Amino acid sequence: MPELPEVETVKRGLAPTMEGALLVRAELRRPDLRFPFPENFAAAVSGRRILALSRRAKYLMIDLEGGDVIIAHLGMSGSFRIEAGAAPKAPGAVHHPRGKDEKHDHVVFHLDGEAGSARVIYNDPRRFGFMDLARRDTIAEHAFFRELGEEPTGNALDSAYLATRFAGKVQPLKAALLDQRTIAGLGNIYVCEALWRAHLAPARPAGTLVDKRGGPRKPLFLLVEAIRAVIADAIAAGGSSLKDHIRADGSLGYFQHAFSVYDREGEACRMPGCGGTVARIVQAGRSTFYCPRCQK
DNA sequence: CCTTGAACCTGGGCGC
DNA sequence: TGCGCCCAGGTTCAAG
Repeated sequence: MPELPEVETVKRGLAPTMEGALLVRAELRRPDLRFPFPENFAAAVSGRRILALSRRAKYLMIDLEGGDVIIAHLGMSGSFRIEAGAAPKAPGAVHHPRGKDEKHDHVVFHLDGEAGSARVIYNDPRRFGFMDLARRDTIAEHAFFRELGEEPTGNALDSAYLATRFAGKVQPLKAALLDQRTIAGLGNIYVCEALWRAHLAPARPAGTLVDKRGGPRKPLFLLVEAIRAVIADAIAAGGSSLKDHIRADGSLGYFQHAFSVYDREGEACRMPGCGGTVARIVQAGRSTFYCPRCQK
């Protein structure tokens, strides 16, 4: 679930606790998530100081002293939480999961920081998330990052760039915007929301937003603005909290209350003066929510 | 190159 | 209460 705004929110929530702290020990409670952890993962990161947290697309990066970087992807149901103080159990005690939630605590980072000891716990019921190790100086060539497109924040994403990506494409806009090689970080929710804001139908071929010379047509300008705005609004709201996802401090993001179309099938379109009804269709195996009346 | 569909995994919600 | 089915924020792979 976590799309770009949720990962950004997680990063901001974890940074005050993690940056500058000593990562005393990484505790792996199982050998894999979606993929096996690297062989040397726990040993390589334990005893290292944490320099900084950052984000690229939907990936969280934890830079360590010495040049190693932990790369974490939250998949569909991953979340981090912080617990203050040392681990409550005696060293060597067998772990006995109590609640159904605790049994999905797969990774525990034991920290020693300025504010004392703390644990940062990664929980992921569906285990679609994954972690890897990379070197900072070659991270751009890492398979996760090599083909990623532009971030939808800042100025790199503009209509000229999208025009080059969309030119000649018959692929539906929905699929084109989900392609991480074009825009890095958009997911199902924010693509639906951005298309609604731009009054564009999700099934419309991406190439129809490009003119004969390969330049952006007017709707493409609107789409760029819509993407930037929805991402900025969602980050400002602390992301969306659906089902599994919560912020690192345990509080809930509240952007889901601002959804205009996502998960609103059968409800009234919120576009002023539209009067349409939100519909749900399936594209490439995933739900798309949109208003057939005002999205063309 | 394109597209769709299945796979990965668990849990929540709903109809019966 | 329970069973079976569908659905879920993502990514990757195989197949047509």
